[in-house]
Amino acid sequence: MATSSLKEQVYQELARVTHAISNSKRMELIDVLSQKGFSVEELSKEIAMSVASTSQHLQVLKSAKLVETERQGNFIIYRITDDNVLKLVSAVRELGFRKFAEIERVIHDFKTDRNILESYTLDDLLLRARKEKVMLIDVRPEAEYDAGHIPNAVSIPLTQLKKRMNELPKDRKIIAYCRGPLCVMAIDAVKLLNQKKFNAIHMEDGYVEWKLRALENRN
Amino acid sequence: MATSSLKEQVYQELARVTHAISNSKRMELIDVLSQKGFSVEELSKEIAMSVASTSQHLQVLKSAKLVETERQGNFIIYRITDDNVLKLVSAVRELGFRKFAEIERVIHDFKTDRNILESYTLDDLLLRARKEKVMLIDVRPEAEYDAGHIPNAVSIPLTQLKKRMNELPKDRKIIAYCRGPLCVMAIDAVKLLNQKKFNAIHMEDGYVEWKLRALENRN
DNA sequence: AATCTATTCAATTAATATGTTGAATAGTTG
DNA sequence: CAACTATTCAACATATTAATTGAATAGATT
Repeated sequence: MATSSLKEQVYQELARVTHAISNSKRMELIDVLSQKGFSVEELSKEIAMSVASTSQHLQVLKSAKLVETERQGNFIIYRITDDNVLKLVSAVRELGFRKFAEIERVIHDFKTDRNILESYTLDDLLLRARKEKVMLIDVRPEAEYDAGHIPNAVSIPLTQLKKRMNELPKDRKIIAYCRGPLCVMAIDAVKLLNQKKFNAIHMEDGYVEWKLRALENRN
Repeated sequence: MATSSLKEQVYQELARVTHAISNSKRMELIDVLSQKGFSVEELSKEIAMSVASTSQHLQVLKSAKLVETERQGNFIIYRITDDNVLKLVSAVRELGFRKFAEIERVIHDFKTDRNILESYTLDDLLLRARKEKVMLIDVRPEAEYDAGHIPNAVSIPLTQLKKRMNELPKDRKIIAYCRGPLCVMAIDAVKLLNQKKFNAIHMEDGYVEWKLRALENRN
């Protein structure tokens, strides 16, 4: 049988996909790109790495067809190719979180470090939010909010939070969200707000989780 | 902010999961193990690699907690840890198949090489099979059938097919399935059957796909 | 057409992965 | 408890990967 050759070829192609996300920096790139398209320079800042190295990582992702490019003026904008990439990353995360006590511990340590005692999930938001009359704020950078956000959320980027606290109610619960479970902007926002006696709580799930949920319901 | 350190740690943990399946041989191992538990020696035969190397790959998978072990007499049996691993591999496959013309081409070449013109999917089976009164045969090794199979399927391992052709009807459509889209046993079976003037067709999806479908419906 | 600039390529070094052999180990069986 | 055997470990050679720096390129702007 010449079956082994077929198998080998197919498995090698599949391994190319997983190899592309088998590196922590590339994983981070995919996660950032899950929000919206970015230029190489922006991405290099986001993942704290030189532009040249970032570009190389992006080439790997591109050759695995996980991201694609489009030129916009002087910049080349990288984007996730399609929503199946989000599903893949979500599957990895689910497995990683479930399996690795280390991850939970690391996140837990980070939270207790900031006096974060409880947090919402997307389910909490969808089930309880209407009754309780909460205020939902999106603390990601404005450009990411513009690229897509959870309905009824108000954009208050973390960087502007201190100046814009007067826009927020003291008598209602404030729920802050950001990119997703690995993003700490919402945690930082809640810490800041609670110091000023707001009733704030952060939501673990972010825009990507909401988007995936919406995709599921469409089917 | 000490956020980068959290991110780095978390992404490194997640990358450990994907790194484990970023190698074609390990991908193959996971695929084989999706059927049932196997000993190291059996696996080494299945993926055509030395026992020592196979063991090393299995260590990588184990440290990523994608597989787990259990001793049975003299043998150590490796198993998939849980169904989320199947979901992950399924997500990878979906992405790989959709994105890579190479994979489709390779499989197509293989099929035309064997005069496979059409094939069933799991949906076809579930929708049409009842009306048409087909016979469903499982051509995987008997041990894998015993570990779990699609309801109403009859076990006729590929290796026994020639001898047991008398058990099969000439007046009904015969649908053959095996491990899944990357497995060619069903294709080989259909080729053999059609040479002997049976009305046989192969199903691309296999036991794993059926199992995943069943899991979805349970939720 | 010349300049400017974001991005990519090339060359390098250090680190890590792969697959092979053959020896060591641990657990079972007689 | 001795012998057996499946599995793992250790050591090696080879190959691949990661990150840096500095140069090259390609495309847009003036």
